[in-house]
Formats: sequence, structure tokens, C-alpha cells
Amino acid sequence: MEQTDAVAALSALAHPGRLGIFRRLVKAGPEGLPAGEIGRLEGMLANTLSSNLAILAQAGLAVSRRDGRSIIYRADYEAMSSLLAFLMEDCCGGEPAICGPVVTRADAGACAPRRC
Amino acid sequence: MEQTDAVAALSALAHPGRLGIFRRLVKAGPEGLPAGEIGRLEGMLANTLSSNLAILAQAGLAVSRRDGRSIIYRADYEAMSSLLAFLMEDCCGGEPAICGPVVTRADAGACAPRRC
DNA sequence: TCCATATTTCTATAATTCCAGAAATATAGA
DNA sequence: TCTATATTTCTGGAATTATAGAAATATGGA
Repeated sequence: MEQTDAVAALSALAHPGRLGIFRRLVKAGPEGLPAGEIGRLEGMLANTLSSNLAILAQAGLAVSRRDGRSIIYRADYEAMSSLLAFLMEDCCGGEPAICGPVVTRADAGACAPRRC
Repeated sequence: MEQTDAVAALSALAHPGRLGIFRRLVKAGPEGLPAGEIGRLEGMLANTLSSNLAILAQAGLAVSRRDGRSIIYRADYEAMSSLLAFLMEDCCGGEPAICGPVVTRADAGACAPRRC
């Protein structure tokens, strides 16, 4: 991941409305949610919602597909994973014990996480 | 972590200069770096650097201490960990296999990550 | 005390982002 | 085709953020 992409993703998330949408999508899982339902749940006007969803999609954090009259959005977990890896790259220059609180799956090896 | 705090942290990181500083601090480890050296490494004016460091500190992502004439900044790994946990809360509503790419130490149990 | 170094604060301008209203587009069904 | 629903695009003004220059503050040493 490039710094430019990371800034785009972080900027997309650095907004209460979009952060709410993204977390909602994370919870919703890979099936995603129709835009209309997101708007209802988050209490957002359709136009504001649409531009915020577009910003998340542009940043690579959300993916959309059409289903009849609805457009379904879902979180892109791989993009999120890349972002986290970028943030923590070369953490502590090789002192695993200290950077322990944060770990990506790639580093976790054969771990079996309790959830997610 | 509250949504407000998460937005503050994400906003702090959503800036090329500050993201560079933060990643530099992550690499540097718990000893941190003096502001002047960060400025030299990142090619930033002292005043710009100072306000950006203040924004990172205000967001809880960096911590400072004085050492003689220098002020040493270090990344706050716990704050980062909280942020990641907040972003991924209730991921996939209970389908661990799918949210796998992203995992926080709290979820990883007794794992021994390869690095950090 | 005086000076040099390190960092922060103040200030003004430039640039960007946010949001609501209105209009436009796409799809499904009568 | 006509109508209703779902979503997006366009637009303008308000609010926020970014940046550099200049001045101020803090510390250590002569």
C-alpha cells in the first residue's frame, strides 16, 4: 500500500458519518447492506449518504453491487487489512514484545482468534 | 473507545505529513525520537512539525517527554490498538473465518507473532 | 547574565471538506 | 408508457484545515 492510498482510506474513515457506515458494514458481514437501509439506520439524507458511500468506495474500503433497484454495499476486509499492515510496518524495528498489542493476521501465524 | 476519539485519531493520521511522522515513531519503538530529528528525517519546518506533533498527541497517538532542550515523542501503541479494535468491533457478526485478515492481540490469545 | 539551540505559539491566507436542496438517472411493476 | 422507488449528481455557501513567516518560550552552557 502506498502512503497516498493510506491517507485516502484514513480520510474516508475520519468522519463520524462515514465511520458509522463503515462499522455498520463491518458488522453486517460480506453480504453487505442496501444503501437505503444504511441511510435509515444511520439517519442520513440520501444525497449525503450517497456521497459518503462513494468516498468509502473510492478509498477502497467499501464495494458495491446492484441488486434490482437497490445498491448493496459491503466492507472490503482486505483493504482494511492492508491499511493496518501499512500503519504498523516495521513496528518497533524488531522488538515484538513491545508492539504486541497490535498484530495483523499475516503476523499471527497459525493463531485461532476468538472472534473474527 | 468513543466514536469521537476514533474520529480524532483517524483525522490525525489522515494527513501525509502526520502519517509519515506516526509511522516513523512506530518504527522507532518505545524510546521515541526528538522532535528535531523527526523534522530532519521528514523534511518538515519546525512550526509545521510542532503543530502536527501536537495534533497526534492530542489524538492520543503520540506521547511526549522533555529531555534537556529536546522533546522526545513516541507512538502510543495502546491507543493504536484501541482504535483498531473499535474499527473491527463485532466484525462479521460472528463469522470469524471471513474477518480473519484483521485481528487484534486481544483476540489472538496466546499467539506469538513473528514480528511486532 | 548572555547566547545559542530546540520547540512552540500566533496570525493570516489559501485550500479543502461538508451539507442540504434540487434535479437527474436507473430499475421494477402496473 | 406511466408511476413509484432507489440512488446519484450538481451546486453554492459555510465551516474547517493546512501552511509559512514571525515572534515567543524554554533549556543548557559560557
